[in-house]
Amino acid sequence: MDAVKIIAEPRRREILRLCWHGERAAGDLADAFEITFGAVSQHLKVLRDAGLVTVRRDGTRRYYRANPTALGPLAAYLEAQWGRQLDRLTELAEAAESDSGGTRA
Amino acid sequence: MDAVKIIAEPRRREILRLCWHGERAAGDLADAFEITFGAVSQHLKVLRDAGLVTVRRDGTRRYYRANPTALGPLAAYLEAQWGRQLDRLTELAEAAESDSGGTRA
DNA sequence: AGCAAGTTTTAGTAGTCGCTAAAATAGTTG
DNA sequence: CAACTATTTTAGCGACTACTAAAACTTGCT
Repeated sequence: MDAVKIIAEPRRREILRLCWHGERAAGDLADAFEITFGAVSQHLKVLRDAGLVTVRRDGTRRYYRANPTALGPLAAYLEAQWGRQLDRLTELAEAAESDSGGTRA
Repeated sequence: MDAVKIIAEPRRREILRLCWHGERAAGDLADAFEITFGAVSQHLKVLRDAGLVTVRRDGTRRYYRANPTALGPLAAYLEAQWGRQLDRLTELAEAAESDSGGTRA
C-alpha cells in the first residue's frame, strides 16, 4: 500500500493527528473511535508498516507517535507529481472558496 | 468519494498529470495506459464529477484539462489536517532522503 | 438515412478494504 | 504458575473499487 492510499483513509489520518504532537497509548487512540480496538490496531499496523508511526513499549502498553520524517518520501512524490502547484495550495483554496463557496474535500 | 481518495488512485493522478498543462483528448489519454478505453473513461467520469477536470467538446472528441482551482478545497482540507507541517514537506523530504535513501511513496 | 469514429455507459467479475468477534500473544502482579 | 491487562492477530463478511467486454450514445460525413 502506497503512502498516498494510506493517508486517504480518514480514520488513519485522525490517528496520525492524535499522536502527531506526542505519544499516545494504543488504548487511548482506540477510545477516540467508536470502532473496535482490533480495528484500530489494524490501522496502527498499516501505519507502522509504512513507517508513518513509531512505537515505544512500556509494560503492557504500546505508545505510538507520528513520524513526520516518514512523510518525506510522500512529499517528494507529491512534489514530483504536482510540482510548484503544491506551493500554491493555500492560494488555490481561497480562490476556490470565493468561486463556488463549496468546501468539500 | 472525497478528493483525497480520488487522487489516491495512481492511474487518476497520472491522468491529471497528463492534462495538467494543456488539454488532451480522451483517446490520447487512454493511449497512455494499457487498460481499456472504457476504464479510462470511468476514471475521467470520477474526475469530472469531482470537478478535478473540465471538458471541451469538439466534434466527436472530448478534450480534458486538469482544473487546478478545484484542488483548493483539497488544499484547505490538508491544511486543516496537517497544519503547518504541510509547509515543511519539502524539507522533510530532504531529511528522509539522507536518512534512509528510500524514495518510496 | 446510413455509416464510421470517438466516447460513455452498463453488467458482471476478481480483488481489496475496513470492520467485528474471537483467539492468540506479551507483559505485570500475586 | 495463574490471573489480569493491554495489544495484536486471525477468520470471515459486506461493501466498494478498478477492470473487461459489450452495448449504447453522439457527432460528422456522404
